[in-house]
Amino acid sequence: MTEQRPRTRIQEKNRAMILEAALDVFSQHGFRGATLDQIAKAAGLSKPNVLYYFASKEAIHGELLAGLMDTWLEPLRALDDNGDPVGELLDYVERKLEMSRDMPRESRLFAGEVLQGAPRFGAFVTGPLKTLVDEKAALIRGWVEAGRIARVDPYHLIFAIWATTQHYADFDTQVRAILQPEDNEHFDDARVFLRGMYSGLLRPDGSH
Amino acid sequence: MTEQRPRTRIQEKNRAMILEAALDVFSQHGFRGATLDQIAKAAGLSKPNVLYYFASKEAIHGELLAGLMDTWLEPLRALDDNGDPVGELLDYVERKLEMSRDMPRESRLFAGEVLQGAPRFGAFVTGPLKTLVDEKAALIRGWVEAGRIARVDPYHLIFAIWATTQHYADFDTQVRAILQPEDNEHFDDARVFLRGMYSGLLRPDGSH
DNA sequence: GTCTATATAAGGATAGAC
DNA sequence: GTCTATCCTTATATAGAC
Repeated sequence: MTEQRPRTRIQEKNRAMILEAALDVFSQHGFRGATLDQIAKAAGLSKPNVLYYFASKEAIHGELLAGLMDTWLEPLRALDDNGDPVGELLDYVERKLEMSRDMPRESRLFAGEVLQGAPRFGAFVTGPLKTLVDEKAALIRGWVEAGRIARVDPYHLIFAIWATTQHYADFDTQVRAILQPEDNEHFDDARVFLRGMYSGLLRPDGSH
Repeated sequence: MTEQRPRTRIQEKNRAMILEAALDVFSQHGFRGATLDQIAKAAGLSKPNVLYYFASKEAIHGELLAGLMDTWLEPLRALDDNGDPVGELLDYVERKLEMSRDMPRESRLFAGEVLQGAPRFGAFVTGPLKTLVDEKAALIRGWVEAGRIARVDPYHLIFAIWATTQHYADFDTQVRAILQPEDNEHFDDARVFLRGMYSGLLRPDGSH
């Protein structure tokens, strides 16, 4: 449980600074690889002072994950039954790719957790995430059966979208080593590539 | 440098047991998260005995990575200029998917390294891996220009293939939480899905 | 609220008996 | 070659002064 005791502005500011620093450190080194020294230094505080705001290293990590869950589910949640199916799914791809560009640390934080078997947020994966995926897979299946998109397996489609978009955040080091982009212009190429791939895949039979 | 002094059969057997155990532990917990105690226990040896065979924790990890590099590059290396382009690329997808099914620990070991910025094998990524990717991207570009496959960006195609196939190993926990497969039958569905997606993507214009 | 100093534990590595 | 015992560093967390 997060403490609900009221906090002053300076408290909130310090907590936010610690969480920001912790996102940096945890996403780069993983939970075990991160140290409180690194987090404290990145936050510009002493180690005991960090522990004045959070009960433990585990507590910082947990609060980070908890705070990001909604953000993480939001693009899939936005998939709308009333929109144009192909357009909705292409928008989803685009939104996920933007998140890889704009929130790569968050992506790597989640990726590291899942990679290790989700020891600290298995409940999120088997709970809210699975529930939402099941719901949206049913929606996609409905589009398939109505002939509004091509015949694809909804679950593997969702996995493919996750994989191809998150790849640019999670494997950023590798992508940059190979493409050697200035700034982030490779995200534009990725966008074009993925739009082409998924629009071809999803286009219902005979519509081209 | 690896010692080149000759080793007895029992030495080779113990080294192999340690590496096998270390692959288990490193792939699940990452370099920092893994402990020599865990590796020793999994190998059925005492901790000092493990260090009799390997100079350090780092040495075990390094030898694991080094020993897997060739295996990891092999499928892409097999992409053959003389074969049918679409068939060659679909075979590559299939081979990579099989590796995710049959060597998930190896996939997660590499994924964990890249996720953390490849601190211990950046040289592999910027060296042999990049060289091979550049070479095969040129090959694919040739196929595009000859009109033998559809117009796609070779690099982003390779990234997409990596992402969509390795996802089933690296995010195994998440995939299983959502699909709840008996055994590994979801790999068959993934195979069908990915074959469909990539054959549609790669088919040259007007060939269907 | 913030710091210095420190308690305590975990983990990598070594010494030395067998 | 293999083990027990131990060294020593690192890292989480706490005590207590200010």
